[in-house]
Amino acid sequence: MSTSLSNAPYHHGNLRHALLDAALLMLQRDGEAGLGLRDLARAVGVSPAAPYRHFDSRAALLEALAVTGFQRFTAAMNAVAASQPPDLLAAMGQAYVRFALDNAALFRLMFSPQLKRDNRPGLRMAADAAFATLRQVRDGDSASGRIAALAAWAKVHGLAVLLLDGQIALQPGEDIEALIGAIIGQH
Amino acid sequence: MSTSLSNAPYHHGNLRHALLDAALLMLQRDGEAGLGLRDLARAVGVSPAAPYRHFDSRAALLEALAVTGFQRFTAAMNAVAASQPPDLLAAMGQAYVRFALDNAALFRLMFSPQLKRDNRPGLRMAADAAFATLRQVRDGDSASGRIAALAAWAKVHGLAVLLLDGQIALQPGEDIEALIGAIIGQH
DNA sequence: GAGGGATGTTGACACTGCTTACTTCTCGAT
DNA sequence: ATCGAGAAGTAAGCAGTGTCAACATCCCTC
Repeated sequence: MSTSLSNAPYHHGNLRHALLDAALLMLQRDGEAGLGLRDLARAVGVSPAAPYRHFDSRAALLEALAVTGFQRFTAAMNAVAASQPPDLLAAMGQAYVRFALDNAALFRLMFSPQLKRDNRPGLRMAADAAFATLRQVRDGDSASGRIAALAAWAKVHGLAVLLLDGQIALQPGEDIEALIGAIIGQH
Repeated sequence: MSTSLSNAPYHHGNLRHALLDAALLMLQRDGEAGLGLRDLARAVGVSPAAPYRHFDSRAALLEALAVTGFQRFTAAMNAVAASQPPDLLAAMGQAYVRFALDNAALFRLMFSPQLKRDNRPGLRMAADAAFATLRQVRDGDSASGRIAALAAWAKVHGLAVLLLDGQIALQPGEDIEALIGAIIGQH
């Protein structure tokens, strides 16, 4: 009966993973500011200091969370590129905005100025990797092409942010997907 | 000699204004997370609880700060509109991005998801007022015109955010003003 | 000049991230 | 099989925070 009396083993098994999962849920519910390590530990069922075995600090945990976000983002973008759609730039734009809307809290965390402040190399690397595909499409051709691609990127990113902030109001009966498509299609 | 021994009077005079000024400085230096009420009170030279006579909470102070930001933003946009430039949309876009770059920390605070979370009516009103001019230019004409204007807004806002985050790297010898102009001019 | 309301102070509470010293468990070398 | 190194988790506590209630002080009006 050494391991029993409570059915939770002494060692959690995969605490790091469990922490990140719970942190994502908590992030979606309460935002970045509401993500406390104590609450997190409580949610997973371990002591307040246990997370420090896996993350040096709260910032490190947030960074790890953002890194997983960038990895998912990279996967989504690569999937689009691999499917070789007729209009690559438009399709990637659609996927870009959709990712932002589907993973609102995570997307905001990925671009959080807080994390950028203490610039952790891991985040920077993940972000660079995520944008590698975009940059490839972007910088491929002439100088005027670079400007056009930068403009397209800015438009897509701005659209995502404004939609996320509820700054763009839908007209009655308007479909958001159609709106996104129309704006991205607009040259 | 009742008020002396320390040359600081009991009443500060205009504490609310002084707090907002100091908060702006602190915001620019340390970011939103580094803006503590205690530090702020210390910087102005009052007790830790004194700010509560003027702001119900830390969030209320941040809101007030963001509101002043929207007011300055409104003034900047109106100034552009009043000058009746040849290409109104392009000129407002330039002013939009320039404001963001000149007031980086404040701009970020204005669009901070933290503040939007507990949606304070004052912020919402200030933001609506700020975008009134934009919406006027935007929604003026036909439906297709609305799409075009939304696309322009998204592009300008995205450009501002990406530049603020250092996501758009300048090529060697490239002038940032020229780049902004080129991207905004791109249709 | 004596209230009275606004303004600022003091002290304390609950909470946070974080650290240190300690216990408990796992696992590979012997 | 055992036993010791080190990983995993615990408990206690530090400094710092936002916030509040009670008290002190000033200014302004009647």
